[in-house]
Amino acid sequence: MGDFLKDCLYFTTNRLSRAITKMADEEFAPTGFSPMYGYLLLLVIRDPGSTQKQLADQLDIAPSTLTRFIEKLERKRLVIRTAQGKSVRVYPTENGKTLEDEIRRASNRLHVRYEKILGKETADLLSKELVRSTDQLEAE
Amino acid sequence: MGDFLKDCLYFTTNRLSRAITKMADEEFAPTGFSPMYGYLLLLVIRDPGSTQKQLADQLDIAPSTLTRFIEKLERKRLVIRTAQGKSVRVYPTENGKTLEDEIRRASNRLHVRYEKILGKETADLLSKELVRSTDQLEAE
DNA sequence: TATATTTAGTTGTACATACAAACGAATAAT
DNA sequence: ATTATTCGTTTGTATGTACAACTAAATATA
Repeated sequence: MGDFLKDCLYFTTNRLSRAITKMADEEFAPTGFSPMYGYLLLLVIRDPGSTQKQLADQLDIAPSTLTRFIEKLERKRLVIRTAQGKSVRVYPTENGKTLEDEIRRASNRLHVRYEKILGKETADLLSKELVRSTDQLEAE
Repeated sequence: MGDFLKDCLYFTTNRLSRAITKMADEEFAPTGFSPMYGYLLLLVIRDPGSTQKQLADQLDIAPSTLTRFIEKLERKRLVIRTAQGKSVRVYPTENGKTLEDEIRRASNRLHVRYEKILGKETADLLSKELVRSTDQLEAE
């Protein structure tokens, strides 16, 4: 029978997810929000005027989830929304832009930290493997 | 700069987690509960009398999370708890035991499904890689 | 033996995330 | 042109998960 947990991709993936999320939360703590919000803000800063659909696609999260994230960033005055037909375009505020550096630093700290443990090569390879597998699972 | 998302293990891991969790939820739907509850029940059936600490360690989740899971299984009359000093031992009920087969079938369906997409070899290797990396990150 | 520390579990609270249903705008079909 | 369909977004609701603070039991230390 073996250990049905360690053989199950559902379990092993979620286990890694919990570990790396914990680490990411710690490194992003100084920014005042969690990693997903950080990355979302970076996306908006890089491509001002993205629609919510585009953002949700890039982050690979459900539209409703993105709505919630954007709402929160808007409440904190880090982004603004403008309706455009059925779409909604999102732009960073000046306030939001000033956070870019701090978020990048948090992201760098996170990378350095896990690369030190796993090795840079291994970490890069693993990430690539995860992207490839997810792409396949989602194409299905 | 590259794509900061696909290079970030935090992001790529959580992305896979969302994909595989969705798949697992679908396959476990006929059992009436979600994959984690299924696996937890299998653990309890395999090792009746495990303490909550042992179960939380095996599932690699926070003790508080396990408390919540067990509470729910208990409300559904699938397990019972007996206090033993400061520990709590968990046993499956007869009701719980009858579910074992159905959970195993769900688990098998999940495995077959993702192995068909990724290839059995690749899937096994990936799972091993995830276990190894998580072990390293947690040893830290 | 009395006190301090560690350990297991619980409770309150919070957050990321999803799905389903609803809604309005855009596009296609008749 | 009217109707039907698709598409992007929002809202209600639910779940998995965690942390911090707490309680109670066990162990170690004084």
